Amino acid sequence: MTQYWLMKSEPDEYGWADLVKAGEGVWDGVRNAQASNNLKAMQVGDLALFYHSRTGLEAVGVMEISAAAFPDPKDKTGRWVAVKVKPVHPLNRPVTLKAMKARPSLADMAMLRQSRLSVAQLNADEWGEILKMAGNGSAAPA
DNA sequence: GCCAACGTTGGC
DNA sequence: GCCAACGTTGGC
Repeated sequence: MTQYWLMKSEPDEYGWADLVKAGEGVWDGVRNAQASNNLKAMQVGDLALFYHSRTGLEAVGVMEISAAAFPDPKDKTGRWVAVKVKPVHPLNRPVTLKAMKARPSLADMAMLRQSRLSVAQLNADEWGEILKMAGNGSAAPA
């Protein structure tokens, strides 16, 4: 079963464009227990939204988990994990935080309930709704 | 084991 | 740039 995720990064640090350019990226630097648990639950083939935090405040692209959790190479304590991701396709229209908040059907989204959660899970309905808002509905593959 | 102090994140 | 929310640390 494919799981759906939303992953935040500050575009000044590491943005969608950086990932596209690289072709594959290591999603490291997560230092939050809840977010880390989400990383550990990811499986190859799961899909995730790339969300720009701080500057942008919008989901901009879809990526795929290309490697399951492994120890974060930058973490000396050995406590934290990273995953690998590959870009799948950009969103036709970025979906802003504001737009997500305005949707009653998205009110229960984990990341809306807890804004500081940098890696959050989405259910299939939420995923479908956001992709629809982006103009990347199920009928319109990349 | 509790809780105050501190650091970090992210929306505004 | 500021501040609220949240997590973590460290003294007791």
